[in-house]
Amino acid sequence: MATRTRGRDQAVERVTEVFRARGYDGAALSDLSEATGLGRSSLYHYFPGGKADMARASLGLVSGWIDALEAEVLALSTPARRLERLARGLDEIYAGGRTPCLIGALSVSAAAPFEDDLTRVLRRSTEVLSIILTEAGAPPDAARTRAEDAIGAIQGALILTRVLDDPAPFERVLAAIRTAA
Amino acid sequence: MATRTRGRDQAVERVTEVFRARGYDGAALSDLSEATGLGRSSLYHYFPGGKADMARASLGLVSGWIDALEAEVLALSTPARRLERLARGLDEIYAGGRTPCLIGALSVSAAAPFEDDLTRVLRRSTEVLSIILTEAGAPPDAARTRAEDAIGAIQGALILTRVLDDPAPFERVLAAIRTAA
DNA sequence: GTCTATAATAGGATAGAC
DNA sequence: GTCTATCCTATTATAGAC
Repeated sequence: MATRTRGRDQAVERVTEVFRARGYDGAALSDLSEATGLGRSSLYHYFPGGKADMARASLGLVSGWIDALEAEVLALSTPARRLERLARGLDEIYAGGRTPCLIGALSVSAAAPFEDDLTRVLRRSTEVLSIILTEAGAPPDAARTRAEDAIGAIQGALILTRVLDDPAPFERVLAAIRTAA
Repeated sequence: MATRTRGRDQAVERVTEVFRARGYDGAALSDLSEATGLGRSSLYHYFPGGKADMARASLGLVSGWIDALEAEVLALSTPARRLERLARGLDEIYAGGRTPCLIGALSVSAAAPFEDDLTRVLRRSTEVLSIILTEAGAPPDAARTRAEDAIGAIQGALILTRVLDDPAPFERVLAAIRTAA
């Protein structure tokens, strides 16, 4: 993550979309090439380690989203505003439940040379949510498990919403977060 | 699903394990061949439609597990016994959270020629759980959403437990089911 | 950085003998 | 039902010119 050309950043965004929609094994290099508009050579120029590097870069991008959302939420003053901002941020990230989560998508994989990064991003997600819940008034000793449960609820709701083609499960989770004070 | 040799049933069991662990795109024919001890020809003898047929057969097997668990649960007399049996059945199916769910694994896929079966099994799961929760005393109009939320909680907890390598999230969901009266 | 070309392998699937 | 052999395509990845 040293060099950061605008070209690479855009490529990471597109690549992330593909991984979210198709998973790691389901994302062929031809898909990634088409989604980015880059030929194989350019792809390997940006990501010398190939697909595994692309997955790691995607996880880095998502990790940045999490940090950004944390900052935006904690910049607000009241628990109600913070939880509302959190729910809205999640709604945007997951497009109303229609777009899968990168973590969930990458967790289903045969090889997974990016496993450490995956674990790190999920752990960071629970930490961030734990902080937000604590700031919103949750008892500190329960905040961690409540954060994990909330992340789990989101992951599960995304599966239900996707497979059942029904936004309701995801919307219920967001509603629960809004009233989690 | 007309002919049912013991050989085929065993093959379906092994194939299901592979799909649960690696997903659809991550399950190569060589994996499926190795797991079953069957050569490619035998695999295509049992599953003329290839991998897609194997996935459909796996969904059929899991659908049978759900029906069996429903019958066992409803055969008991008190809500407490039923919920306890349900939790224990889920604990067995998911091996304490260490074994992924077929539905979740197959929901991450590029193509998915088995999508209708996948939707059907998930819908059936929520119906069965809805019936159990209703029988356990849940208000009928809320049983459906509570069943969906519980299925979602299981799916999400399985992801957390797997990626974090920590059984706690899954165990908390089972504990919540035991006290869901 | 991007192109064309190509390597090298693994993928799913089939044919025909037994 | 199972075996060996094989086909064809898609796959990831690399080389070298521009």
